Amino acid sequence: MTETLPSRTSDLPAKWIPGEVEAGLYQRWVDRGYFEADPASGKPPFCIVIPPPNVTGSLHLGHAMDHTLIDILTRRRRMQGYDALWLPGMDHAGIATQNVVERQLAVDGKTRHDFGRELFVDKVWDWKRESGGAILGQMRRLGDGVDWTRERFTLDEGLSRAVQTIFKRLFDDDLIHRAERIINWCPRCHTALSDIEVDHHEDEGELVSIRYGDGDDAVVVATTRVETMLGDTGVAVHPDDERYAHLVGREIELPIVGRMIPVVADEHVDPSFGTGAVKVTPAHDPNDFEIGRRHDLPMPSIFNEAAVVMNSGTRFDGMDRFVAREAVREQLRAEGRIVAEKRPYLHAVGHCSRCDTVVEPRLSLQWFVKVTPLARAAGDAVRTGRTTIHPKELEKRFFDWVENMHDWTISRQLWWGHRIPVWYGPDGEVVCVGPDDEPPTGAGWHQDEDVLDTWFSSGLWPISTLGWPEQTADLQRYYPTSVLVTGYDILFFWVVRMMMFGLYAMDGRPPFEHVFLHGLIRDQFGKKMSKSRGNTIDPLALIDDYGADALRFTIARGSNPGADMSLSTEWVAGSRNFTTKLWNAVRFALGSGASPDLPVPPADRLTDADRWILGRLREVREQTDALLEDFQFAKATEALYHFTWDELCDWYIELAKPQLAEPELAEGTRAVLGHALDALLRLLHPIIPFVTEALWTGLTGGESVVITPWPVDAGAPADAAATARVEALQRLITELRRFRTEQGLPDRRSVAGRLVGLDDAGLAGHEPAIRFLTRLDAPSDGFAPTATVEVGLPGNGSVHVELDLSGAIDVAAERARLGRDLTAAQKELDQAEKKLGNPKFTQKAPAHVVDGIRARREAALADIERVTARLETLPSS
RNA sequence: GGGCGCGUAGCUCAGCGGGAGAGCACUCGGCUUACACCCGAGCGGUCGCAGGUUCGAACCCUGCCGCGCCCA
Repeated sequence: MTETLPSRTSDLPAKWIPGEVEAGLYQRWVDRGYFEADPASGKPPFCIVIPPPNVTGSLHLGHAMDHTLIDILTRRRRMQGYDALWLPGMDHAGIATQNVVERQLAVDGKTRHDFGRELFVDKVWDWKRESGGAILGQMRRLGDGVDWTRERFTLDEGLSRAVQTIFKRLFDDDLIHRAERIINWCPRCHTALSDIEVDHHEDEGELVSIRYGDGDDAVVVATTRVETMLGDTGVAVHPDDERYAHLVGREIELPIVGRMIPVVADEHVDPSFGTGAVKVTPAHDPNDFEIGRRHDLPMPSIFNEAAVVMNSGTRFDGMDRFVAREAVREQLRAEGRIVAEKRPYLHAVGHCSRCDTVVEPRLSLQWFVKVTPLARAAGDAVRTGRTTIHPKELEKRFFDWVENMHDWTISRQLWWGHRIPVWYGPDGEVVCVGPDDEPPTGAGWHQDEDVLDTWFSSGLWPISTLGWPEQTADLQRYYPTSVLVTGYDILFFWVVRMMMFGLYAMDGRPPFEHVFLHGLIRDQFGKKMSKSRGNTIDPLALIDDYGADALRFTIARGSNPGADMSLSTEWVAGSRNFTTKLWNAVRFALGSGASPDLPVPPADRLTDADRWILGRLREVREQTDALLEDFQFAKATEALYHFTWDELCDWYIELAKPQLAEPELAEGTRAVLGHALDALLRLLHPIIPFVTEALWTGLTGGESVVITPWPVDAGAPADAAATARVEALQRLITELRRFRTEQGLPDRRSVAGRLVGLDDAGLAGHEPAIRFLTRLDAPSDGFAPTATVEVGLPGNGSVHVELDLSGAIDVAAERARLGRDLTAAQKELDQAEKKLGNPKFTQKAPAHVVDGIRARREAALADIERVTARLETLPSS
């Protein structure tokens, strides 16, 4: 190594310590504006909007997965010459954020009502400024290539204007209306919730069977919510149920309350379930509400907003629902009304997704979006292929969902959020006010007190962040966005709403061309991560310990379409090892004088190893392109991993070492190595941006790999002959190493040997490489071989190697080794002969398959012959 | 109850009609001037079970068992 190294190599430290470098690299990217989109650029646009994280949230592995995959897509498109925009931001998370601030107030024994609406909202903004949005800083740590100049927040002025605009339009189109219905109510948050904000899980409760009425009029009903009987206004049976035919139309007495309630016949009662009779509490159960409507039953509410019994006209008024449940049950028992009881009784119960309180169905006046026509349009967009869902298997779930979607409850009894733009007049007027309208003034006019569901604004995200309702340059250029990336568990939260609103607001143009749904991250045993299980992993801790690249690489490598992935610190450590491997490979290349600036010589002046690695590089590049276009992150990452470690490092670099020592080969080797690493670093950059940036700038002296073109013609067409010779070479070297290992030869001990038959095997020029990689010295004057190894090569050739081990070989070990080879060859032969002996196989199977089996038989026969002969020459032990 | 998906090496997962694979773990040998976050070699599987289709099944079909998710 007499050449002067290029000066730029001096910038490459001996070791890659991500924690010391990543933040600086990221800041440099941002400072230079690499991530800023430019609508005037003349390049084709590519746009992804972030599924907006919650302003109260911090980065968890689910985000890390979203962001890694999005960043891979965007960075690659940017390198491919697109005007790539990844637009960041957050949503205001109505309930969650209000909860955070209310908890702070509660420390001083205060509630939001002590401050009043305006002051309280100011306090929330204060909190947002001081503590909100931690996730934005964490995104920088991950390396997210987002355009910070376009960052948005759902409560920004522009986005709020979008909310008001669409509300007004939907209102005018009769797609938003106000109605008294049963909704999901959180008695702790004191607000309505939509269906998707309710999580159902199994709870221990009780199932109590109660006898209503007496004598011939007696009916037994069962319930898990005994206390609701205080609000019963009927009993329902199926019209065809003869057991109760005599009762229909009559009234029976409701225990405790003493009210007479009718028995009604309703088709929706399942006569085979329980006793076939159900109690009807129209104000506190969605099914009962429907029955009540059909039969015109009274609908008294017996709970206040905290789910405390009220207005029941009984002594239970003032009791919490769970206290009342037991108290009512005990009184029923005392009155001899309880027929049966199951306790504990496991059943699914709805919980508030924000605070886990048991949700109470509640009859109340709320605003709803009539989703049927909007959801149908969303379904059509996918059906007609204007939006493609990946993986395709999830389409069915999407269709099922949009076809069965219930009206969406959008009013929330909160203060933090977009206030509903509806004013009520003194004479019952209802006026919806658009963003440019003046709200009505005067005595008796007041605005609706409620705010909108956060997802009402998140649903507008793909259009509002681009400037809608204004026809901005960004909107015209980047809408529809290219891809939406999110977890399949979130499909219904954002994707459906974004689809509905985008189609509605943008004249039937859906908000994204592709929806890519990835799986969930689980722990190393495939278990879902959860705080209660204690198996969560903080992505920031992983970044601290192993670097952002290692986390990203792990995620990319595990992301198979439609499947969840497992992750543990060991997996991430493995990825860190990969970045280190890459680092060292480039260090070796630089130390050898490799450079992409050196011209790669024409094929006829390249070695087999050169041609082989250039062919493999082209194949891997093509593979990577095809896989990434198809969102197959795991396979693309795996292909690059395998190429880097198992081919480039384990073989090409090793073969390059003897080449570099040959003056006539050295320059070409430096060129090939420089060329291959340059391309490889670019291919890897979207996945592991930090280490590739450091290495690529070190290798090439270029400004930044971020803005460097994607390698489109790196490598060379595969050279089958060169590849075959390299594979034979690998086989020969591996077999010789195996012999050495099994003979117990220490790695560092050189052995003299003679290679016989290299010419016939086409490996004549490879003797230096073989000797270098197997520590085989040239035979000297006193060469006296004591052992022979014969290596069968692909293509049925073989090479003899005579070795001077300076002593007797370990015959037992050699017999064992050959015995294993013989067994394997015999098995191979048996399989092949069995097939070939079957006339149906030779007649029906395609010719190339039959030929393949014949070739395998020949190879096995040759192996057996060779190994047997060798075994016979061994002294008996 | 309805729908979807999964059961392949100790663990996590690829493979989805013609030679059972990877990473990690494990065993043995090595601090060989790119790398011990490494190198070399190796061990490890009636591909959940039972039928069927086929010349041929981990792969296609049917049933069963076990697990997970979504919706009621």
